[in-house]
Amino acid sequence: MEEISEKKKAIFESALKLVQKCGFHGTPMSMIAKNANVAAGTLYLYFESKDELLTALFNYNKKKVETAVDQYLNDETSYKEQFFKIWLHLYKFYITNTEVLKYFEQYINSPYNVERNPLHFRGKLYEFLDKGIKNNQFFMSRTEMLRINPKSWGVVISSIDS
Amino acid sequence: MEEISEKKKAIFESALKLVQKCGFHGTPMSMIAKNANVAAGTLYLYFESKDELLTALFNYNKKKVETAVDQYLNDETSYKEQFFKIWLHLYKFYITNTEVLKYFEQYINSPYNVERNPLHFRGKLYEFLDKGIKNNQFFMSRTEMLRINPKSWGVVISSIDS
DNA sequence: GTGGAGTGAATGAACGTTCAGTCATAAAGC
DNA sequence: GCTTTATGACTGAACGTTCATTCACTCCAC
Repeated sequence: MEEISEKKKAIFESALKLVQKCGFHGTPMSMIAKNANVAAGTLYLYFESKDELLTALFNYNKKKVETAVDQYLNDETSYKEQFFKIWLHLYKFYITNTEVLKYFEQYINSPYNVERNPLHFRGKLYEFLDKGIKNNQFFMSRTEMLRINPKSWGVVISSIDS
Repeated sequence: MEEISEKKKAIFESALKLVQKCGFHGTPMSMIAKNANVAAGTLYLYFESKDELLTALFNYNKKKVETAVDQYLNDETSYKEQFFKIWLHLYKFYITNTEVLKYFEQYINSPYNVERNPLHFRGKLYEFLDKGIKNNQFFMSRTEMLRINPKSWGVVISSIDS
């Protein structure tokens, strides 16, 4: 995780809290600024535009999640064990950072999300799931469902276990 | 399903298509009007405000889904059989009406959604799932996951089957 | 001719963005 | 050490645009 200035962090925190509550359209830049104790103009020293701010906030938190999870991806333990560990930590992360998950859901279903991809459609986690699917680790007909929503994983776990 | 005027239907169709593509903020009333071949003012003969239009559109489509599914809820067949049938028809509905599902996802994660409830948290379908949970029809630890997303149901089905 | 449906230009508020100006601190000159 | 000059982060009022909403008007069925 690259280090970011305190001010930028304050802006991120302010935006996360507000957008999660009021939505993208419902949170003017002036409000983000006020809540972060900076002037409106300051936002534009750190970000090119509102769009860029909101996209940066998404990527910032996405990276946070990824680093919280990627450490459990290794070939030293069984696939099943890795799967459980990752799910557990993803679950924990989202439970303790509900505002992050809420922001993700807002962002993903908004026009800001240009890629139009679900949350974990890139990176190591994606590769891990993909490998599992190819190696028949999952017993289900429509494996693409795995990548829909971390919340669904609980169901998958029962499936694997039975 | 109560009958609605052709004009209202045209407005709904226009809004559905545009919002799904451009998002709530990205679709001005003027655009909805133009796309429906009516004047901007006409929208206000049928709806009180933009908010009301978008909420009405949500409820309109929700009712559509519900009537498409509720007919399969009856006590004449086994729980399992009902579950399969409902899932199949929900799935079919969303596959043939992708823009409806996309609109739902946008709406549910927007500040317009005052109830802050997932999609099928009310009505007969909810009661059906609730009954199944209480009667131990599902073998999983976190049954509330059932109500998250119709797409996840495929996973649940494998779970029931195994 | 009256009533009601429909129109679309006009209105005004909200908001993203800009930029001239402030101020604290650092560097340079004496 | 003290004064002057330069720097650039930061500010917030002002600007221009975008849009939801309105309303004076037209059109048409009866």
